[in-house]
Amino acid sequence: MAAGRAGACGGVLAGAPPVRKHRAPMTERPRPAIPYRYERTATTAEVRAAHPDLAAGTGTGEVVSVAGRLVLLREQGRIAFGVLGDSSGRLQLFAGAGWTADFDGFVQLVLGDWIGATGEVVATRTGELSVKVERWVLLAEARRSFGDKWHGISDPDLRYRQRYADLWANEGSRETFLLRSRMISLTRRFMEDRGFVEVETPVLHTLPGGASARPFVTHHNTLDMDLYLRVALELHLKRLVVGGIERVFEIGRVFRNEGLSPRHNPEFTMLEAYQAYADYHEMMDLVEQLVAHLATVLLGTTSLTYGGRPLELAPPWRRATMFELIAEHAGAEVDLDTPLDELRKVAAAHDVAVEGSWGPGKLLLEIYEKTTEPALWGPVFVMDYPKEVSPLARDHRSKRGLVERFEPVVAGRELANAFSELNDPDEQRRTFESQSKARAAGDEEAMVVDDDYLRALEYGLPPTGGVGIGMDRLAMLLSGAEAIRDVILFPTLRPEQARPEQARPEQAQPEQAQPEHPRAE
RNA sequence: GCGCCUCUAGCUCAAUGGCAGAGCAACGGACUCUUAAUCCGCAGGUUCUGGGUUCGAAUCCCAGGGGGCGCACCA
Repeated sequence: MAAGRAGACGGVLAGAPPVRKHRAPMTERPRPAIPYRYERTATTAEVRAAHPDLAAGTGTGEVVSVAGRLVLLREQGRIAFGVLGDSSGRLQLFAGAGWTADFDGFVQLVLGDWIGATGEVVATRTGELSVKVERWVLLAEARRSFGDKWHGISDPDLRYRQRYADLWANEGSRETFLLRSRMISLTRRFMEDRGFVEVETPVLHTLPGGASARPFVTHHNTLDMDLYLRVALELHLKRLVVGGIERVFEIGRVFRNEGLSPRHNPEFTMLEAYQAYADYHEMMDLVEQLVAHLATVLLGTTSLTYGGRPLELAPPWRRATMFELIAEHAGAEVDLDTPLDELRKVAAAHDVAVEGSWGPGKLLLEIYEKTTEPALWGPVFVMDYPKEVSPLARDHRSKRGLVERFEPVVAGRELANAFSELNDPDEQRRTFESQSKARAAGDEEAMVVDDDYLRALEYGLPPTGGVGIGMDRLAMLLSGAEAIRDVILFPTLRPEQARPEQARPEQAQPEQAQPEHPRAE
């Protein structure tokens, strides 16, 4: 199957553009040395802010040094107009043979080159704010092209694999990731302002736990034991509540060995938070306040449009039980007292593939997921799940067979999962053992008995509310992204394959090797 | 994993069984106020790979690879 791939090792990646020919080899232009630092005195945005209304054809007497990438270059004989892009924006560079040192070198610059330029801030005759370049220095050559200056880069594969090119060429991409960064930062501040302490717990687990998911397995050589990449943060954080950290949170990467989709990446970022003395009602308050706060600060409004549909994030969000919502959307009044035969009929009527081992709780969850969840837009808190499918949540205080658990559905997707936490070690042992049986019966996502966690519970976990929020999905929501890969800088992809016949440039003939490693020595 | 779609120059895209092209970028040149500057010139290809059908394949068929979407699983 992998025919012809055996010899592929390192070197040229398939599809990678060839390195650009060295410019102007005929001119014998001396290659300027690249400095080790550059003294920038202003960003392009600062220059704009300082001179909002400069009249056409006038100068300011103010000399600045700006730095960034050359975005456009319009040569016009003895003068030239460049456009410099930096992380704050763009600004025109006005160069001329009469006042710009090494003007010939300036017009030989290539789009994408990094340069620093020094000169007076002026407005050209047509009124464009510019730096009238007196001196400039090359800071890095762009040996590869960024592509079409108008269309940018649209090939998704190229955007994900070469994110740096996407970030440079596509402004929307840059904005999305800046928004994500601010979102994470604001989330930290929001939690800290409410007395939550941020911690970091292990990524390598000796037992997988905290969520129903297949883990990645890795191996520690010295200990000669398998370790699991965490599928959740939950069990360690609740241990910390046992230890007296009454409000604790972690924003961390978790790993699930499952399928990829526009909404699933094998590694993703969760916020998990645990609050002693709180129940799941208070966690609902926390979730809706956090999301509304982020929308307000980042977007200036809680009234969003996502995928063309309106979405109002202002609290309070609707709170409804799973059974109420099933009744609304499947037209069937069902609960745990409904006879099993009746539930199977409802399931069959909605094309739910039923397995014989399922109890009523699992049946109800499947019916919900098939009939109701896809129809929800939200935001809505879906409350009170069957205990059968919730091994870490505490029994409902008044409804037998249910637990105090909710999932907020926002823009048609589950955004989080939260409980009044199960804190009875005996009960926890029973649910672990039930999970363990399911696992032995072949359910690879079922949990195992975690004796260390049970020991922690035996020291006493106070009443605690806990929540886990999928931060990637939250970033999608706030940025309007339809695919999780648009909010993850380097999403998981199959490895790019080298072309065997070009795969070993370091061993190849010099005239082939040199363009690939022009500076290798 | 299964199904559907897709892959052509560095980038964005044409060519629907009959000579592989355009714009931008790059390269050479002209131009002293441009705004995706304009103009002239030059170059650029394993049409993802391998087979097959055909007088002739980017195009049709088979297999493989990458990507996208859907299903399944999950958040």
